[in-house]
Amino acid sequence: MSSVVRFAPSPTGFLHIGGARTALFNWLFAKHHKGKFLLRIEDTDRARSTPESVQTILDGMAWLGLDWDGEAVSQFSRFGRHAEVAKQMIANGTAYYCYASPEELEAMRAEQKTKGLPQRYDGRWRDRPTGDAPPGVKPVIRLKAPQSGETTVDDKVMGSVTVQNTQLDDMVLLRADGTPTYMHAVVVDDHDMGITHVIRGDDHLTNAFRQVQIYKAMGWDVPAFAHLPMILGSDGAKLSKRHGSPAVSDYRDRGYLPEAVRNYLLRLCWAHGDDEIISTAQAIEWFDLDGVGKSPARFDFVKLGSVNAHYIKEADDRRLAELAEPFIARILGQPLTLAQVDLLTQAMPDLKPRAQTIVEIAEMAVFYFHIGPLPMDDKAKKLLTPEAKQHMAELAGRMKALPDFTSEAIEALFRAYAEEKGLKLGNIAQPFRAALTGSTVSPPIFGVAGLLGREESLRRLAV
RNA sequence: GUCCCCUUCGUCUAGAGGCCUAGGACAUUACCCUUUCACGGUAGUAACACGGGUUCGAAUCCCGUAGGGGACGCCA
Repeated sequence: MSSVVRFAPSPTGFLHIGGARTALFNWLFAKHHKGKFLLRIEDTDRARSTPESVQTILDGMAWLGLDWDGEAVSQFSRFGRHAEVAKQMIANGTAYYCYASPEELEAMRAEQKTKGLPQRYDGRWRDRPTGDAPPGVKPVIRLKAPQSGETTVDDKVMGSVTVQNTQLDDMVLLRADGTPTYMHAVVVDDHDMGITHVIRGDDHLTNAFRQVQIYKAMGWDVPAFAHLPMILGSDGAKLSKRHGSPAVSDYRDRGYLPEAVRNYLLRLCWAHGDDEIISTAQAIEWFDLDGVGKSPARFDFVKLGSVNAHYIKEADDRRLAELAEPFIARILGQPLTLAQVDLLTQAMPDLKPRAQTIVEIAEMAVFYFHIGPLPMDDKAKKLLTPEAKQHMAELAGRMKALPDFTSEAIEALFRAYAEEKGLKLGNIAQPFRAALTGSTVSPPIFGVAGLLGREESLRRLAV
């Protein structure tokens, strides 16, 4: 039997980084087993689901390179089918109508809470004849859950997990307005879509018990479950803006590469021996559920940064230049010309070993593109002493005479000059750097000068 | 409150009863390389939550305790 998995986000906001990890694992699992990876949008909550959210999620998946098979399914569009199944359950005696009002149930829960009792539906309509139905009240349909025995979920990650059926109540399957609840819709859809492995977040583990009961009530095969541990913030609490952003789009905006995010996410709760840098092809070959750990992981921006730095070093220079361009444009207040992007591309080999993110590349590279006077930081200003300026002036004269203005030629010139004057190379290279870049920190300065060209270099030196 | 799950360096993790003097990566410290900053290289600091068992032998199996997380909606 070939594997069919799915990712089922609810479109009530952005694509959460934890959701992205779930999607990644499903995707990898499908690729590894040569199965199918389906996408289902859980939009049965009409009040909170928005088309914008759907688009955001799709965009996030596309950015991460996670493609799915077939069309994305809208869960809401299948509500007729959900109702049909609920009616079948009424017919086969595994579900019943409940006429209790929300207020009534609220009061029931409040009372249970004050008495310190578990908060569960008490089954007040479970065995009442339909004739008792109060007129004019639209009922919900509830599962007639087994009241004795136990329910077991054989989880591929957590192992065999059992709960006493007395702990579970008769949950709502179909709301009074005829729409399905999440619990019900998930089971019906997963069954109809032929899902063989339900791989999702740990927060659904206890839901799995109730879902198993629905499968059994309908006499359907129960899929394999795999509940992935949560991703926590750096403080060990729920992931939030403070401790590692929850929104996938933020990672793009902060200059992370999708392959880096994928690699980092893969290594959260999953390992293959000592391997850290794992290509997607390799991940597909290696990934399986038995490598998934059981304990939750904290999100660590520092490590993500180092993984990102690795992928930046490997990335194509042109691609990096194009990714950095919008960030530079924002700083400069205008887009780069094609020639400037070319220059950026040429500068990239010296830029990329120095950056952890595209944003850092951009910040480091703006100095190449300043047309007017170069903004200069205080440390750089201090380097340009009168003495240093005198050296720069003399060096400028010699550079003017250079037959070829290449970085090698410039460096040779500087070295010869330093030796001639009994100076250390740093004594003249640092002021040169300050004049050309406005900073004491930059890529190798002779390369910078070569790229800037003779005219621009001398212009900056003259100021 | 009830139920469920989890617990190895600061962080992510390797570890399937002897291969563990607990390994790797990130971070951190020192040194080397060096025109700055990085990259790279070398070395170092650093962990089996606690308490009981089982066993010749336990990070690994069992039981408790503590801590953390999750679920308990006509949300998903």
